Amino acid sequence: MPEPRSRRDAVRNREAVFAAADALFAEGGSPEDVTMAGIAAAAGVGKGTLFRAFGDRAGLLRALYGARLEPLREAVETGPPPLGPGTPPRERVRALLDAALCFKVDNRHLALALEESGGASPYAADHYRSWHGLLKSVLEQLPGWAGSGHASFTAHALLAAVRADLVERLVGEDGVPREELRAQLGAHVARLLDGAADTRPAHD
Amino acid sequence: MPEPRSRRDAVRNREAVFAAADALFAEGGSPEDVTMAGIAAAAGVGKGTLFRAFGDRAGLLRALYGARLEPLREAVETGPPPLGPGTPPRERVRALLDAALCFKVDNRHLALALEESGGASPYAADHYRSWHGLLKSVLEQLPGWAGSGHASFTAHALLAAVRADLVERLVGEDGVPREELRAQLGAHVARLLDGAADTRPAHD
DNA sequence: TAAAGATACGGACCAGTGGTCCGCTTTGCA
DNA sequence: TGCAAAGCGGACCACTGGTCCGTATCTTTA
Repeated sequence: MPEPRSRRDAVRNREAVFAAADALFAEGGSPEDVTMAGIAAAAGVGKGTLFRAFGDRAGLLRALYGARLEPLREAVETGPPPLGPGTPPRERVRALLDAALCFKVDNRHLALALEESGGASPYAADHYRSWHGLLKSVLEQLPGWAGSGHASFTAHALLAAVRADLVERLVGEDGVPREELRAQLGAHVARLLDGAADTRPAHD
Repeated sequence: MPEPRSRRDAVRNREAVFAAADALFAEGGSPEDVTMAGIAAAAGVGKGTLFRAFGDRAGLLRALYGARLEPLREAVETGPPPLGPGTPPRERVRALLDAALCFKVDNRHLALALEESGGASPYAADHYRSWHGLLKSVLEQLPGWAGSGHASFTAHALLAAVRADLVERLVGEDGVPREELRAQLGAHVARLLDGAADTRPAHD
């Protein structure tokens, strides 16, 4: 079944909506100040179009987030070390969390909006499931972790440390510099994985 | 200045509102199904009364949460070990987190509602500040942690591991038993603090 | 190129929320 | 018992996410 190509105006509008929403989120205000009507207006589009294209607010946010996340996802799935598959597990865990942190820092407002969107906890989202699954499986490759039954919870706990609202609090409000935060997280991971307090920040 | 005692009907209503809201949250549904009008109706009270007494939704939630948290707060501040002040730091950190976890499990819906309430991130709330401050100061009593500059971030990361929505996901959706979760958290803390994977659950 | 059928548009509209307001009741004090 | 003042409560408001359907646009076919 050849999936029917979208009409040209449809893709144009979809693009416009993405750009507008992205701009509105990036421009700083609180996530709930970015309203559906506002996005529609900024994109020069009717509200109906928004809802037909994305279903609901959460759908729009997911789509945007997914698009932003795409490069990182690819780097993780089929890229070179330290993010890609061919990396020793200890190093990869650290790289993954560092990447997640950087992403959250750079897309704080969007991530924040997504996490507090629509009732369903962020833990139900596909992207969370996949990050957690990956992190868990990498943790299980560490010596002594394989059958311990702790990998899953540890993965949750590590991801919790880079939650968007915590990041926003630390970076946005407390003014912790990005590199400082990366160093802290790196040390945290190191301490957790092998008890040694290696405080070097993860490399780029 | 003798603070003017509230009128009798005022305190009666305040009490009724507390009880009603508490019941509605406890009875299970999603936090946003518990509406201000609903609480007012359940308490046999007008909406205006709610807003005058608590300011806004967030205020009501904070008040309820505070009341629920009171016994635990007291146990932590002036109680006997392992929660109270006279406890060795390693043990106390574990006890604090265990207590926080249990509290969140028992009051999931209320905690969830509070955390996602009203725009302001949960990290702005007083009770979060105080828990974080305490945890941080206890961490700093551990050998090697005093001037490391890692205590604050570690405290944030540990508290993130007992976030209400994570707890809700694990206990409420994935069906992880309470004791299992406590054991996981205990192991997590132990691993973080001294690298040893001590998997015994914290005692009551 | 013209006409028709399908697809998408978009703004008026709806339901439900948090929050406000003000005439009326209750309370506490003299 | 009288009388301020404090408190009450439901009608009301602003605003949100979400729906609907007549209309404009696009694509295809002759």
